Amino acid sequence: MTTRRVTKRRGQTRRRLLDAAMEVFAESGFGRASVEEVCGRAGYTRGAFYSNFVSLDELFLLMWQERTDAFIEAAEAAVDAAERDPVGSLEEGVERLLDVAVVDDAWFRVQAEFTAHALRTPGLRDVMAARERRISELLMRVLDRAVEHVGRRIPDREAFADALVAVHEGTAIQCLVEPGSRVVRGRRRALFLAVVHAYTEVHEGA
Amino acid sequence: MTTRRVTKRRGQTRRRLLDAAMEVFAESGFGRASVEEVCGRAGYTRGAFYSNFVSLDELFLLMWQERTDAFIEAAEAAVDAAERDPVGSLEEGVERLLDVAVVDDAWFRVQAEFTAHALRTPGLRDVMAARERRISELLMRVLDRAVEHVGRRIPDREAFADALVAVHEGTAIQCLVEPGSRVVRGRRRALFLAVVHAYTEVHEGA
DNA sequence: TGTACATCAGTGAACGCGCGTTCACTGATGTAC
DNA sequence: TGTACATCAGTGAACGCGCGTTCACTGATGTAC
Repeated sequence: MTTRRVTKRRGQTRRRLLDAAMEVFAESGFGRASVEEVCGRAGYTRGAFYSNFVSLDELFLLMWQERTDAFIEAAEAAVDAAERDPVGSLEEGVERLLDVAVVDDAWFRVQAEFTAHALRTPGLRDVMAARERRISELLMRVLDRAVEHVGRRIPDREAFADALVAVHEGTAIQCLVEPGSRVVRGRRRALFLAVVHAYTEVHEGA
Repeated sequence: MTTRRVTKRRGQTRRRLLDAAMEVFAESGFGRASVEEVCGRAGYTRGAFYSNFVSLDELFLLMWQERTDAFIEAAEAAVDAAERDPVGSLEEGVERLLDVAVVDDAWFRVQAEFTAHALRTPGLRDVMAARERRISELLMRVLDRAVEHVGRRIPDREAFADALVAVHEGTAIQCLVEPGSRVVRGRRRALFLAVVHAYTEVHEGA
């Protein structure tokens, strides 16, 4: 077996196609997106696409994976930062959580469609579940220590992590349906805080 | 202006096309659905579609509206039923809420796509916002009375209603990503209960 | 209740476009000397 | 550092299919007498 030579150009092409795809998916939706449009946007002919990917489905999954990985890395960086600078109160902890879990319009739409797509494609459902698990684990790791600093503890870490993810996703929709509404964003914050209170308790002997 | 005659047959045709569309959207996704497939499924030729609707977009919106209305009507019926048979505890109240806000796989997928679609289509965003408001109002109406029976009151009804909607949507995803998981469904219930506790307080002098 | 007529509702063929997919070809890139 | 060669990577034309959209036509439905 001979190993294939791969040029620098190839990496650029893939990069541009992936970025263009993100734009197109966000604007037209995954289902309505065409190979043609993605290539046009990226400045290539359709042949370039088929030289790099086998289908739009594959590209969609790769793009999603990439963005998901980037998000989790950013979150991990935030965790490390928090390590050096512990939170002083639950309120502050929630504030930091909100800074990481930013509600991005375009990405939310793509996510929503990917979720729908994944739920009807057996293999992809597991991919999604794996992502949920990674986020859950990341949260559990950080929450314990963050909460300890303010003299509380978490009886059920997994339940807490799941609850935070659910609250994030549920309130994100509301923020996007009524964009720019301070009230809605304030409620998002309040719900996070309520959940943090509900899933933690005062640490005896701390 | 002469009023157009409308036959009974027409109603049936629209009904079948709308139902078939729901199936097709759930299976293939809105973006991937074609007029051809919807008509085939319903047992008509494509001409029948254009005789009844101007575009798939219009059909999608109509279908969504119809289902949304049906859901709200069912919820209102549940409210009336609760009126005659008040809840005995918060736990029971949550149980009833869960019975109404059932997590339906196919419908969830369609919803997710409609949301994504609506978020990028200015006119539709308002349609969605209006729906959220109707659900919110419905909730506020019932919650007050339900909670009063168990000796509690709601300081901020709107915030409470919004929180419940968010929790419903956020946990629904989790239930679908890990279908059949008792643990996940249990956590959904627990989160609802936690939120009910957090957003209500003991009614002084009740 | 039956019949004749007007209008409605869906049929099915036809047209054409957009686009997915392929592939021989050419210019770009990397390697070896 | 330069050159020759091999292989890679993207081009652009070609093919054909699926399907959106239209429309003349026919059978279904409702109405009036």
